[in-house]
Amino acid sequence: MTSLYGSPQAFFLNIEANKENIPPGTELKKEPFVYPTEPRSANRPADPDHENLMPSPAPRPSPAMSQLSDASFLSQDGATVTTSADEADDDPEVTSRKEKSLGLLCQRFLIAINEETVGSPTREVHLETVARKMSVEKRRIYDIVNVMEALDAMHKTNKSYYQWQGLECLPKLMADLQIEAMEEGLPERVLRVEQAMCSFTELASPRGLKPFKDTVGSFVTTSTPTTPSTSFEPVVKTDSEKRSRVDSRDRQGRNSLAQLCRRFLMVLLSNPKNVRKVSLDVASTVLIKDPETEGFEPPSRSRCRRLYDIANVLVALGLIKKVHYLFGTKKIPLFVYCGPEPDEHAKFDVFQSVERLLSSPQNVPQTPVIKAQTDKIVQQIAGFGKRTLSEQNLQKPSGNTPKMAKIKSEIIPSSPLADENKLFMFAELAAAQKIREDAIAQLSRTLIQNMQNSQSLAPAPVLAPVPAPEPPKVVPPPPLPMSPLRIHGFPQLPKLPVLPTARPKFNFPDYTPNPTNIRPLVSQMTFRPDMFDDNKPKHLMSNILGESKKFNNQQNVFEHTTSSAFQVVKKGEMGATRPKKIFGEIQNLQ
DNA sequence: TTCTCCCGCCATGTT
DNA sequence: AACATGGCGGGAGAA
Repeated sequence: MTSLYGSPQAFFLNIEANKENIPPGTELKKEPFVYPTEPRSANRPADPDHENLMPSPAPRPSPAMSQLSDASFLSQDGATVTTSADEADDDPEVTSRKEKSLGLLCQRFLIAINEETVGSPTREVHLETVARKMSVEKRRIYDIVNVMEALDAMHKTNKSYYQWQGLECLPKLMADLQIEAMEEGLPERVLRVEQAMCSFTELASPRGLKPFKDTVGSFVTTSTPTTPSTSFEPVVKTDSEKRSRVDSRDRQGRNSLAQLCRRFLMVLLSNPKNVRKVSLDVASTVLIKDPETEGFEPPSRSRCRRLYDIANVLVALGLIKKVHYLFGTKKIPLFVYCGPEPDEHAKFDVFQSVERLLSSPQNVPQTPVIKAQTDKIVQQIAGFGKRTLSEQNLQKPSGNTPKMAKIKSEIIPSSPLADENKLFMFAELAAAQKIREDAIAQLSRTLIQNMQNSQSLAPAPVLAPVPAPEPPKVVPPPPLPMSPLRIHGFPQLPKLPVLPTARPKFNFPDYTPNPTNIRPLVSQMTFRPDMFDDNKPKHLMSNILGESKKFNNQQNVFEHTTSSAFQVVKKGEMGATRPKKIFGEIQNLQ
């Protein structure tokens, strides 16, 4: 083949899409990718504008016509797989945006990468080849590559060349990120943001405007101490890197997609198993804003766009799940971690994860085209997954590699959503978490300190799998009410018993929410200052809805009351009847 | 109307 | 200078 572009297959290239990034004469260091002889769907007439694979013409008159939401891609053996048969009855005029989604692209990216690296000892891939193979512009690939880099799945080796390392070691990365989160005091920060989130009348005070006077937010923010240990800057090797000049395009900083992705996972991993959930508001505030200087109000949605990109890729990999938390009439987006359990030695099979994701009835795509695509993806990765797994075992027969049976049992994460329909309350969870995590964080600091001090004496690996120790005989703490907001002038409430679990490493005890003690998060409520009187007992956050409690200073007990210091703000008129919905219900509304 | 997020411009880094 | 990378936000589709 003298010239790929001069070949009869050149029509396969989306010239418009690649004209900027794939100039004629691009030198391929690897074997040039040979396109299949007939990529076009057999029963689809040639379209001179969208020559390849376009299942349905894009309705948008995009001049660049860069995105080919092709429903056809290459199978494992290089043969073209089209979905045209499945979509023959689909209206070709209708192209859903979801058909071009980053998530779907990500899954196809996995397939393309797998095909590219199979049999390649270096596992090196050429981005342009992959982009062409997927018939998407290279720019779109970068978004996925960035996330993959953040997951240590690939790294750059040369211009346009990346080495695919796979996601087998994802559990270890998660363990590392969890440690990093602990060291950074991220759980504390998440907690503080969650607390503050409860303080703004989001609905009553539109974004960009000042919050209402009677929100508790100001109390919380002004009373929140700033400690060096919780400074917002990531601890990740910023020292060694030159402080980039005053540049809004903070390429290596916290706004980069890769950094944001890792930190997003860190936020999720800041929670104990089974409660690794975070709302979009909380995540974006923790990740995008500096709570120490920018306050706790969620950033504008425009600043959250990267988070959407990351989430879409992570969802596509089956690492997180997006659900909605229903509060009144408002749906709060909630990201739930459902990736592999952090573990230094476990292995992860991303194909199985994706396959499992796509096989789930609740994830059945909405349009026939998407369904056809995902069916093909499932079909393909079913083979890849098995092959990949067996290849992993063949290629990495090290002593550390767990046996096959063990891998299989570990790679399928158990769904943390078994009780996703139960009521729960962020704030109360956070309060419970905080107590646990304070203890754990303290413990981890001590452990790390000890390990650093006696590194030479202790050859044992840092996070060797620890057999679940007999839990110490500790009376479990009672259901925890939310910590009261810290309001200037109010004395601290007596501390609730701290969970003194000396659990090694970061094996969080499972937390099973008790529906009877749990209330939903309220991100839209007003504070009733009149209820906060020095002479009156203080209220708890659990007063927000339903059962009310307040703490009686004199008797050091919680008392039931009917008055609440907080009032839910409804959209529209205050006092209007809200449709009967269950507060705090988690819905998979997508 | 608000939420999502595709899309491509263009700044900056690299060759 | 040309190309590679990726931050960023406009604006359109979806809810």
